[in-house]
Amino acid sequence: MQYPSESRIMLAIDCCIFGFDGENLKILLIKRNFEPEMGKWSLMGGFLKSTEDLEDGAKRILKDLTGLDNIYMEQLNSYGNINRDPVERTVSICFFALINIQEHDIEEAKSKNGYWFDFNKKPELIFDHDQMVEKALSQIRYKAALHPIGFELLPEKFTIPQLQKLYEAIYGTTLDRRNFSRKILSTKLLIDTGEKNENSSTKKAALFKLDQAKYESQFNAFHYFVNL
Amino acid sequence: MQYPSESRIMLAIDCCIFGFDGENLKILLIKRNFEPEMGKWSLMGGFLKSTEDLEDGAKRILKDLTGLDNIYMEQLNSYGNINRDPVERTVSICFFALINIQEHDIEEAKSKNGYWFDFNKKPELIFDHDQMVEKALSQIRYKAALHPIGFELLPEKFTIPQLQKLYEAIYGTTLDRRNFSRKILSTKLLIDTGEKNENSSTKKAALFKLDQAKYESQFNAFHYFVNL
DNA sequence: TTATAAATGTGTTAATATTACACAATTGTT
DNA sequence: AACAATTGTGTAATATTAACACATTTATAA
Repeated sequence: MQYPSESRIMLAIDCCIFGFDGENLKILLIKRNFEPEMGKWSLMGGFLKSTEDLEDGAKRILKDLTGLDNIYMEQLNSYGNINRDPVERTVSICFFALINIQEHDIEEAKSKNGYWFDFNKKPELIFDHDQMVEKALSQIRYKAALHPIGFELLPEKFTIPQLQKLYEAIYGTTLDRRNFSRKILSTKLLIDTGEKNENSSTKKAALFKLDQAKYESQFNAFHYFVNL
Repeated sequence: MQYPSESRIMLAIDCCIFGFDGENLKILLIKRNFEPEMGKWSLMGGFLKSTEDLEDGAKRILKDLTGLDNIYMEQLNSYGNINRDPVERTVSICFFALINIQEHDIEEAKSKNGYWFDFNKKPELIFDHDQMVEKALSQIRYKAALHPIGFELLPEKFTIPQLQKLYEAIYGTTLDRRNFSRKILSTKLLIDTGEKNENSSTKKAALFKLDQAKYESQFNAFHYFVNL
């Protein structure tokens, strides 16, 4: 038994991949070496296979294009305007992913014309990918204000000033150092490793790591890291 | 030109439709009169046509099944587990809609076996529709705490106690009358119509309406109607 | 070796928001 | 006219946020 064939449609998966280099929010883009829109920049993407679940498809595409797995990933939204893809009617399900640049090489992505852009200096993208990126940023802003997703963008051990710079990059603003520190520590999600950040030419900041158990059990609690 | 045909897939649209009867949160379900799963309850749904955008498809399906248009509607999430539909691999894009029960008849839906259930007394649904409903409720809770979407479930003119009952139904909790009133009024989103709610056997509450202009301009601002 | 600049860590106070509660007013019913 | 139910508004205690100051650490330059 099958449904009437009125509506079988190409299903794409696109993925907004974010990183953080310590100063700026970064986004991983790929220069297309195939038609249509060859030579232009786009998000990482591919087609969903008929044998895989959505999340598996998204993971496969991320793995194929960047070599990475075990990455924070979340479904964002679907895009299906009739003419969004000039080749053929295609609906795209967009995901966003957060990766820790310092500890993950993306050789694989680079070999495929992948490149990290400063978020604020990214080129214009194909199709409706700019719309996807805008939505992804707004979702990250929304979520990072209330839930501890920011840590996904940092190395395993990080300092509070590094965390603050990340939040400042996400929200394009500056935060008060003292109030930020107090707020973050009050969540009790951080464990002081006792180590210091040696890459500093002034006072070396304390290195913290996530309390993994608390992180997982409280992920859906509300922390108000930043007031919206 | 076309893409290789590896992945053309049936695309369904399902819609969680919420209402409020003054006491309980309601959800509109439909008893299937076709296979598969004939006789069981499901969300309102249909297949996306190749000639329509996603949002247009969702609106069309809502209109076809309930006779309603101009309804608050938002894309929720997509579901694509391989075996979610026993007939054939189908990906469903789920929307949720909020409708004002008192002022909108759903004759059309009733004629198609549609029925309003108390949210807390709904039957088990087909496929992964229970998962969709759970996600929809959590999205409504999330959003209604921060943005003025609750008003979509109320008649044009409503009292503050009515609004409070709605919030209490959404969150399954009770709120302090005095604090709630103060918080709502502090948003300046409500205009006192000068009229009173005549359907009351005690003190008649003041009827308010939304300040439409402020509502639209501040929709994406944060109001913290309820603390999460 | 000492002074300096840059960055980190912590404390304090004022302003604001939230919570918890009490009393007066309205209206149909007894 | 008394009563019960519900609405409208005020106020004090508590908690949170925002604004700001000073002491400490460390590489570098004097």
